Amino acid sequence: MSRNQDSKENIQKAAKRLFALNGYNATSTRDIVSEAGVNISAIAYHFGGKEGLFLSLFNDFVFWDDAEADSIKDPISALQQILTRMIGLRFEDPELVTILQQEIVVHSTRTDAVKAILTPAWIRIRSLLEQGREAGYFQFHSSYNAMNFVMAVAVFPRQNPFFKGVVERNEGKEAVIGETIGLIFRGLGWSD
Amino acid sequence: MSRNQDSKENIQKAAKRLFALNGYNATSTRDIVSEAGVNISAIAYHFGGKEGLFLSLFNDFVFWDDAEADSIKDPISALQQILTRMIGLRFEDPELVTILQQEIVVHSTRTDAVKAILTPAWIRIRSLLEQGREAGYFQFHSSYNAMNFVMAVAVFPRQNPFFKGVVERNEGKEAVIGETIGLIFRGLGWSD
Amino acid sequence: MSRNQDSKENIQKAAKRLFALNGYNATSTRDIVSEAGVNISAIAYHFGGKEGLFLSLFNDFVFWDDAEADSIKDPISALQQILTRMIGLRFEDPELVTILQQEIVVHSTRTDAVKAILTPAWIRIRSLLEQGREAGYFQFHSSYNAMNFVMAVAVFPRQNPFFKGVVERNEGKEAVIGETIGLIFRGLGWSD
Amino acid sequence: MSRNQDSKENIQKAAKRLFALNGYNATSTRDIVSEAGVNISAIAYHFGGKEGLFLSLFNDFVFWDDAEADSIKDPISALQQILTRMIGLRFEDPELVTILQQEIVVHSTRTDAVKAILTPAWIRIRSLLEQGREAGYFQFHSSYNAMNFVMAVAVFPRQNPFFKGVVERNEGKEAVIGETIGLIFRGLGWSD
DNA sequence: GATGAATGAGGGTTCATTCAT
DNA sequence: TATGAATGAACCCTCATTCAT
Repeated sequence: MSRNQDSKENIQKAAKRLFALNGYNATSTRDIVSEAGVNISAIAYHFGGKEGLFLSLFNDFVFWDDAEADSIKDPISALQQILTRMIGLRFEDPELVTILQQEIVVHSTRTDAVKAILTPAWIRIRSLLEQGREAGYFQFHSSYNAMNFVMAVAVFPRQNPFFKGVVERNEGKEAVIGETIGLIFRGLGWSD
Repeated sequence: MSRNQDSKENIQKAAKRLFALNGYNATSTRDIVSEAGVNISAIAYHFGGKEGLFLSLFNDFVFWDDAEADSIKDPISALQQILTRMIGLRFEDPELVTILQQEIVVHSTRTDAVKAILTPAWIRIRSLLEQGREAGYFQFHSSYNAMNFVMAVAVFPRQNPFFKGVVERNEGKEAVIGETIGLIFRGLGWSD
Repeated sequence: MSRNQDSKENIQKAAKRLFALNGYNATSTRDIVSEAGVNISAIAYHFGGKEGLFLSLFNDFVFWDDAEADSIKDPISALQQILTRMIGLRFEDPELVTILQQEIVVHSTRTDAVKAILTPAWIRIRSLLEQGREAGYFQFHSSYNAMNFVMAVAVFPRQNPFFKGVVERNEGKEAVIGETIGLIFRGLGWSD
Repeated sequence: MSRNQDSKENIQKAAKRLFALNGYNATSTRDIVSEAGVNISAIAYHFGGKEGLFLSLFNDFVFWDDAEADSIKDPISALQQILTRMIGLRFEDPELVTILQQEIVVHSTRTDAVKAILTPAWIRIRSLLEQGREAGYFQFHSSYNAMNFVMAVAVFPRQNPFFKGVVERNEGKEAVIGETIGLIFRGLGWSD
């Protein structure tokens, strides 16, 4: 039992790292099992196949849970909360965020599954933005623009090796989240 | 007008569309030539291979030209100009922007070539941000955060089919550029 | 006896036959697997690729082992022994000898590997020739000529279909070896 | 006209060099035209194709002409003459000899053409050997062995880069021919 | 006569997956 | 449960050749 669990988790760990680094298509199942130190058939055995392994990475992952968050009625606090969660996620699970990024930017058979995970949070943000505008907290003309603006900042891949030499991170999680949310809120016209 | 020109351009057109839609790896050379209506060997003949074809898409593409832009001394105007160019590009050549996005988010053998195209603009933006802060126009603590903030908004893929049902575009190019730059500048603390 | 052993050996057997008959380049991997009755991927699986398969044909092949032969101190007997081995090889493994022939006559990426197999025996022969001359057994002026003479006779492809109609074999192994060594030794001036 | 002749000859020169070095199959028509400095279509134009180019290398080449040689009645002198021609050829046209070697050692669609060139000389040698034996000049049991012996020495590729480090040539053409024919004749039991 | 763009067959290899053990 | 040999489709690329210019 325990070795079995180890196998599964090792595979997922290797897959997450390699998918994030090289993308789904450029990562072969052999790369994964080689890094995980397990047999080639283990992927089929545990996950049914490569795509099943991919989807399993999101199994116990909840990007946003409306139910537990709906209690907060103030749109400013609610938006603050959801953005804290989204931006914070890149510090807690950066590889998973990178993988989500990849699926957003290319169309694939996995797109719908990823979309189902992300959409509730986005619907919620859009709703909060409009509530905030109606309540006079935010000023923007097009909610399309505002929505893109917020998502862009929230979703942007920070620790991407691509940016080596242009921007390097030198701050802690709380500081980054705090200032980033500040940039967004100021952009939206909110002032405390 | 030789047959050659048609072939080459048809291949590039098909490649650009398919790379943007499905990604580099998920697009086979056979998909491309099938859509372009040419023979499979034409890719090797005209571009040396699949990667050569990819790189050729950027051959006469200048993302940012420092030389012609350095004349503007005011950091606010200069930043406005470069952001206008970057955001406008998604309206003029959305597929190319999507392809750039993909290369940012996954590491590949093509990464360096793409990086060489994008980096000058980013260096320029970082410089302008710091000039703007020193001149008292912008307020931000960490230039790492500010840089990420600006790049995120400037680079975010808007017309992505992924967002169907969440945000739909309903505005013209000028309006989007105008308001987006407004959101960024307000976020940075600038007020006119 | 696993299926694997059969597959691997069938592939090697087919490869040896076809390489000897048509040459390395004119033999496609598909020809080989078709004759071996296995799947095209089996070559990559077992040998890493076509070249790996080629090299595997020499894996447990020792053309000449100095260590076990050095005991013989008499140059005449030693040369007799090594020539017996070399000429006899064409009766025991004629296809392999033909393949070696091919690699000698054309330069390729496999040349070095083949050279490493053959060179020790040649070095040994050269040394024995010179010992024999110093001891007064052999008469020749140029050791370059003598060396070529011996190698030519020892290495010449006998059962080559090319010679059908010119020379046909009608003798047993021992008779051929005996008379051929006799021709060489007489040529070198040795008389018993 | 003259440029045309140059083209043809340049192609043949390049083809001869590359065929001898890398073999027929490993030499692409593009390699040849690139080295010859002519257009890719020139091969089809002048020779009909790659194989036609190959065969053209032997067009004005006579390996052995029975007619002009039959005048010599003494089998010893006649054999001496034909061997002188054969061994001498490697000094006069070593690349062509290497190409012949290659075609002997592998079976191909060009085999028959090459065979037709070489066979007359071999038939002649076999006949001379038997005449020599009947006249009591030569001693050998099997004419198969004797034939192989002579051909091996006559045909063996000397200036082959494969042998670098084992045997290096340091003698002139006449000396090599003289001693090699001596080795052969002594081997056959002849003494002057 | 000479060019080079275009062709299509076939090359070796990689891939995720299957299945007997 | 776990293994790894075996599969066949698909990959990109190279080839000699053809043909309009």
